[in-house]
Amino acid sequence: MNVPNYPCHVGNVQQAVERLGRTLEDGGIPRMPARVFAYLLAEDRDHCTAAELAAALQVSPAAISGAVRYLIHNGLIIKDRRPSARGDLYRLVDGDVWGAMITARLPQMDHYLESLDKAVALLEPGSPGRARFEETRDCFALAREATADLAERWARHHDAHTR
Amino acid sequence: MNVPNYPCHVGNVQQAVERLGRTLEDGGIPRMPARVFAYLLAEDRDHCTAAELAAALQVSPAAISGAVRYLIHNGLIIKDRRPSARGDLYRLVDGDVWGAMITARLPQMDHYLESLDKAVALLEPGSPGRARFEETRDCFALAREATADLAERWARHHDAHTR
DNA sequence: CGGCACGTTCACGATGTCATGAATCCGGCC
DNA sequence: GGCCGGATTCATGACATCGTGAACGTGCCG
Repeated sequence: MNVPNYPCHVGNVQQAVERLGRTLEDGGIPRMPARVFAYLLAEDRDHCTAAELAAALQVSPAAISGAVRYLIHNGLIIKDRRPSARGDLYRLVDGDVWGAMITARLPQMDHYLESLDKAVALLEPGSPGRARFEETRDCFALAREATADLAERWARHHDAHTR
Repeated sequence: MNVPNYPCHVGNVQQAVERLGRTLEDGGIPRMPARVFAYLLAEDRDHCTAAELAAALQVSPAAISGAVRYLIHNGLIIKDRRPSARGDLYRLVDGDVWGAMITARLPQMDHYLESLDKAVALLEPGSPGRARFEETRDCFALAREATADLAERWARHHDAHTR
């Protein structure tokens, strides 16, 4: 039913991976890490070798190397260096991946808030410009709170669904 | 007290603008539009010409042209083409800029959700991979809700402060 | 009506990012 | 101990992005 030699029949999995990959890209994650992460999410087996990832995503092993370094550094995946095996295994971090991702945003937003506070302090008190900057800072502060709320809500949702 | 010929004494305003500019950049807004927007926020006068922006931000008029096109297209600023004057005026959009910005994210997140639903549908029902994708979609759904809540909370905050 | 200032557009050049391919390194295996 | 598959690193090249400079178009002034 499908031409037997091109990425249309290789599996719905690929399509799903590319979909999530593009979404994560829009969220700021570089292309290749996003694809690797999406693939690990979609793959039924809970661990993959670098070679499997390279084959599945149609890229060179070098690209995988860079991508997994990014993902490990950001605490999204884990390298299981099992003894007595040629290939290292990569798998998703245990527990609540998305919760960790949300929580990781909080200190970042704190940094933004700190920077905006300094920016406000640089402006003439009482001036319209300063008022607008204060408004901006307040908005970011509220956004931070919203993110904290999301983290809590997601934690509850996650607990409820993982029993 | 400061060397009289370099961007350290030109004014605290510049520093504040660059600070907010970098923050907005991290939020996904391209560099130049971010700087222009930050400057319009910080500037006490409520409108600027393109030439003024170019001078203040130390860039060519061409760069300003591209930046304002981006900002106008995204509904953040307005071009006041006043009759009988050499220069067009740019100013912030009326009312609640940040509220508009937050609200603008909602349809975008709806798009993501829609895409993730399709991705889930592509995966084998009952498989671990599909379960993880469903979890992902649920997380995005909660994030969307959190954004909607933020929009509402900010609207209240904004109303309260602008009387 | 001629000049002029302002804004816009286009092609060029610089910059940074990213995936590739080749060389290197590390570890099991015969 | 010597191969060999797998993974990592580095330098090259492609690609996209972005700001500049020069040319064009436009609308006020003198």
